[in-house]
Amino acid sequence: MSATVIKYHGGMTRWQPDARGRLVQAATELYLERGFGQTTVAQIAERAGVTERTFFRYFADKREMLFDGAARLQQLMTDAVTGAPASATPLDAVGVALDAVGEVFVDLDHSRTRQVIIDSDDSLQERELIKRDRLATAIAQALRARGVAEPAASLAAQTGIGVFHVAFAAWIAPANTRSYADIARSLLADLRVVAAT
Amino acid sequence: MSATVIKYHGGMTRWQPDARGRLVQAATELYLERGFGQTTVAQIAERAGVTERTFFRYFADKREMLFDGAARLQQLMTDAVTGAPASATPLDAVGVALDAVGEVFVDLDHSRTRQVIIDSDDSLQERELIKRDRLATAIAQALRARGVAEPAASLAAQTGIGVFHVAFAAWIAPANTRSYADIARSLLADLRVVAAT
DNA sequence: ACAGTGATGTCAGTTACTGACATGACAACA
DNA sequence: TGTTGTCATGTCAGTAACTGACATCACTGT
Repeated sequence: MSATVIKYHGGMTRWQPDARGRLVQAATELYLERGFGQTTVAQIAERAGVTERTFFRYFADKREMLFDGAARLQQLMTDAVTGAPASATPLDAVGVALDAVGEVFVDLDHSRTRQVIIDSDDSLQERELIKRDRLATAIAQALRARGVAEPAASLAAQTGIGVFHVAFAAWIAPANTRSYADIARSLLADLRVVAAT
Repeated sequence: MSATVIKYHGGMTRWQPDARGRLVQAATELYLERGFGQTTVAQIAERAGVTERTFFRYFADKREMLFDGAARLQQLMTDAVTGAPASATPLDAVGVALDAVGEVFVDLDHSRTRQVIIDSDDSLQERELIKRDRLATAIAQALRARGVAEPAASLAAQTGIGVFHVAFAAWIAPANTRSYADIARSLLADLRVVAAT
């Protein structure tokens, strides 16, 4: 019901540190134990030793917690597009962006766990999709800044994000043993073939 | 507060007909007047002359009401993919599907109004995106049924939906005078060019 | 007449989320 | 050493989306 009561003695701080980290930890556990939909914010907060109100100070809503890394991903990709060689075609530049995020996708277990949770709930999929969409918009913007005209910029960005998604899914697939970067590169090649026919 | 009280006389029915239609009408008006986020379901229900509970019997949630046509769209597109000539490449088949939905996009004003509402609210954009995603999944499925292997099926479907989205956006753009079918066809051609480089 | 059906109403409850204000350990500074 | 401010958190009251259970009553068929 109420947050953990902490007794202070000399040198003790009023609250345990890293409330945010504890919330993420508690939420992940509960989502796996009982499912996202069956987990209330009150339960998460209780397990983390804070109040519900504190949860909403760290996360805009119950779903947002699972999309912490989105901003960094977007930064990496747009930087890559911007930094691609001037000679690169739009799709080449997108390919560079696809490569650039390889460093983020290293912890396969973590990515799988997270995806299991997301795939189990429609509202989480909605949130994931809007993140992807904003990403595509940002990439289109970066392409335009390189001088790519519309609709080529939007098409290349949309297409690139599509490839990104398929690549990520293939990477976390149960049987897979290839690296993300490997898969992404080969899928982009596949796409060129598909589009050429 | 409570629904319109109806006095019954000879031959009078207990409730006005077409509660669903009245709800759609009332909601659209209110969304335009005060914005989606500032409109409560209670207000919609009151204007439509029913109770809140009735609203939720017709629509799974407040957002779903704006996506009535999604099922029909999906049916049209998957049927088109399935019915495309056996000789058609995956992207050709998707092109047929893009054409097939032309009949749905005729009332430009209606589409614009609807899009204005959706664009004004993040949660509505989320819902729109998941509809698009389910559409892409269904098309990939239809392609697989034609014998298209993965990842070509997913790539063609994703790509096709990307083109669909860009085409739709171009069609409802303020300055546009071209037809949806026209735009969609030319964008698909653009895509082939972009992907070929 | 009578029983069954279907669309609606009523009501009570849960849960996500928000705004306003209180608290108290700590740090900075006088 | 005392004062003052800041910051993370707690407390509390409220709104609004949604759900389940049950009641109502015109209509329909027998």
